[in-house]
Amino acid sequence: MMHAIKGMRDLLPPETALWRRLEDQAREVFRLYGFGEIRTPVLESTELFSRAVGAETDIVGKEMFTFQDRDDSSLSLRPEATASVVRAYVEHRLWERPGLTRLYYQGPMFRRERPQKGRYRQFSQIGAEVLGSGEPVVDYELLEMLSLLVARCGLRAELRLNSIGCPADRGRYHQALRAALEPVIGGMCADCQRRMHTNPLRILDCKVPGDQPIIAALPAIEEFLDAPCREHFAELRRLLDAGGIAYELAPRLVRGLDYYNRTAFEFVSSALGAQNALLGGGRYDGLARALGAPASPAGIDQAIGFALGEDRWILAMQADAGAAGQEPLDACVIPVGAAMTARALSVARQVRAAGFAAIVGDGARKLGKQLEMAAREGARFAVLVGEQEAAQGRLILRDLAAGEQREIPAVQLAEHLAPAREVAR
RNA sequence: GUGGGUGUAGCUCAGCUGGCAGAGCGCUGGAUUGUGGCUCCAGAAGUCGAGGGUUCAAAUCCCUCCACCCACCCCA
Repeated sequence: MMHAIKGMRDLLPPETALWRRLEDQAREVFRLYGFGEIRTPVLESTELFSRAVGAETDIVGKEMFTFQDRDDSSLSLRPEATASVVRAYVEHRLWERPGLTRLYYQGPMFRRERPQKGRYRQFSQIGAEVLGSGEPVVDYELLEMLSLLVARCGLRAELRLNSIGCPADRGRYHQALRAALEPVIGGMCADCQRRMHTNPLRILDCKVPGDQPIIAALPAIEEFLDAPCREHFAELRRLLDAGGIAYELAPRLVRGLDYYNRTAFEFVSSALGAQNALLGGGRYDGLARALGAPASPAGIDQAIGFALGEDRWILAMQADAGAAGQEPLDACVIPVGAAMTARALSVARQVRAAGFAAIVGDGARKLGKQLEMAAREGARFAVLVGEQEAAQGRLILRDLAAGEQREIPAVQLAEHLAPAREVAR
């Protein structure tokens, strides 16, 4: 049998209704905060990602779907979208448009990892970026917007927040970490011994119980922030407190992409498995410059953004909100006898023209079977199109939940269906 | 890339001290003509993940492979 390839899957009803609910909510929340939509290609030059995300990162180093095009150029399916958004920002000189650049996107991303719960090779992200300002208030509004989205989707999620400083701060922090680890690294797990050389920050993320006492004693990055970074973080925290946005300081929170600096955050959910990050993001000042933006005017390459994993978000919605996603069906139009089929189809057109969702039964089947089907499909009303009533231009409208029915003039059908809408909302 | 778990009907799974392939749900039909949800009856549907081995006999024991899931890693 043909099968979807590893790590890629079909999304089916009723779950797809949940996806649409998330995407509708996200679009609405983004609209409230003045964001516009950007759609970028799924395929980009491999170089874009090695320059933006970092050639040494796992994502670029071993997780991209990369291939040689016929002209020998190297192309990759995008593993994330920030790089593309910033490329577009630079390519179209979006900073020359009035105001800050506020963009959101939605679409599939690709990483060739081993699949597990909440992690697939093709997955969907929704993200947003604010480019053109480094002010803490921008960071604040982004986080406020995200907590609104979390609330609107009925999720229980916790905001974890950190500042990872600027590159110079991290350089000093790296040195201090290495110095502190030198005497004790021999007693740590094999992964940490490897990370010591590849990416010492990741040691902070280690989950091996035996390593925890050592990790707890390591210096925190906070001590190494320079004055501007320190002040930026302090101001953001003041704004969060004033805005009533709850968060937990996460001094060990690091981000896996090279471009992040200063503000780093994620929303985690306990409803997920090991992959518990619903969304992650942070500030990435300087990335636009690295991708070719000019040096002036000042601030054009300052930016912050986030990406949320839709696949994980849906898992959390199913767990937290118990959401099943079933779309309400207003009416099932039932031809009583095959001879009534054409008339039933016409009635269904009339119902749909009035904005109600309707399906049509199979007139070849017995009335009882058709009613059974209508009930199972979750229809609010059954509309019986029978020969006797049809002759007088009338229909039978049956309320399936109440088990009551009455005969009505066919022309009044739409107004009698109105209660169906109230139930749906 | 590494480790563990699981593969039996459309779905969820039982059967695994070798002996005729099962249940629940779902699906189709019926319980007399144009009235559903409950109930009852009947039916369709499986090369038991694939290949090999042991045996009179393998879903069951052994080997190899494959797929999926979970975890590590990494990240959204």
